[in-house]
Amino acid sequence: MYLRVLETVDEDVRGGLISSFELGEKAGVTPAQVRKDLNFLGGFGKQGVGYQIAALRDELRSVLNLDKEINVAIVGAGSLGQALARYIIGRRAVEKDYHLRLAALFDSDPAKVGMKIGEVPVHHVDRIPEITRERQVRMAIVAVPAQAAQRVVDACVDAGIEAILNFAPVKLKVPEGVRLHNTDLSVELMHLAYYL
Amino acid sequence: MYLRVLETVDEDVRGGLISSFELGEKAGVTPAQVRKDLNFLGGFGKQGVGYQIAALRDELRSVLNLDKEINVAIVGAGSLGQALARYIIGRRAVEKDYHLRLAALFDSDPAKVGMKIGEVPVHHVDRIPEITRERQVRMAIVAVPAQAAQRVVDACVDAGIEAILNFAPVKLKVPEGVRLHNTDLSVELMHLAYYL
DNA sequence: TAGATTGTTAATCGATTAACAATC
DNA sequence: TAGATTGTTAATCGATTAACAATC
Repeated sequence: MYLRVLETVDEDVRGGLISSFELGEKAGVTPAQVRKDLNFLGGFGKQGVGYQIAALRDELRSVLNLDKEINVAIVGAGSLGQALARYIIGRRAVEKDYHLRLAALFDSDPAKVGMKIGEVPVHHVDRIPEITRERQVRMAIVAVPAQAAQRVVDACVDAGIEAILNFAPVKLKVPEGVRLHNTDLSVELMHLAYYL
Repeated sequence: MYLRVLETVDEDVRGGLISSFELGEKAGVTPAQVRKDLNFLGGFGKQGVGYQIAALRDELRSVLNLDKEINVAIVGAGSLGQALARYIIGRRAVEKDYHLRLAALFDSDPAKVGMKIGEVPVHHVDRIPEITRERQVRMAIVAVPAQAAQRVVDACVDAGIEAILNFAPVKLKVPEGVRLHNTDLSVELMHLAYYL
């Protein structure tokens, strides 16, 4: 969120500086939180002065690895998988330094194998090991039905993938050392309905 | 998460009962947490016995309002909006008691207005007030570009919508009494890249 | 009655906030 | 030097966990 603020803020107007107060207000957190967070990430900021916008922005980009190009695969070429694919491809077309590169798509449905989203072909899931290795894919996005998700994730892990973003509505098991994040659309929708 | 466990667990095998230990294990939380949560929601559960699966399931469904049918609109018929539309329509086709009903889609692009996703037509965003009122839409999903999001949300709020799920990467303002949830895909992707 | 498991209180832990000394 | 704002410690707050009495 800090990075997003730093990217949208007008540098010139404030001599290239921003205080924890202003940054906090724009990011929706307290100034104390801002200082604690930024100090934890490294000693940017100068007492009595504030934080240099440009320098801090670059620091955060680097901390978040946004300055490295990362090859990502999407498993599941249903409507969600396709939407995610278009998102990444589209974003990369607009921002030339967007850090994600969609290297491959996978699906188990023979009708989908051979299709292309943009320039990126859909392969059969059986080829996950082969193609992710070949294309040096480090990150996978899982957008398959719940009952297929664990199998897919196991294949990804075996193929050496280090980070997984899971959209399937199941708790998945991954070995130590592999990062797993979950975003569960159906839970979000339920959560919202709770307040009606 | 508890509800999801209760929906997938085999009732017959355990005499229709489940303990906080088992429920916690399957949901990925401690037994103490389970008991605290379920007790907060209402005094289900019997000492020395456990929780009745079927009864607890129905209770949770009712607490989460999953037993009420809710009309939802999606604003933004780009690839994400379409994917979400297909998700809701598809889920409703499979589970006849799925609680969400996609009542309308909106977009500002004249090329998209008039399109249909399944049976559901895409209207121009200017018609949000008119159509959401007419179709008794209580919930909106926002899947438009960041710069359009606040305007769209304002229109939804004015039209009396009570809950909004926002996919645009911006902090939005809504008046007291309107529920706003955010799921930010680009933040998820950044977060994951952080660990590489 | 004995065993099990909840409901609930007390203890622990971690995260957030407030405060202030350090220093630019 | 005076004013500003950070870095950092101490105080507060809330959430999680452990423990146990209540009770089925």
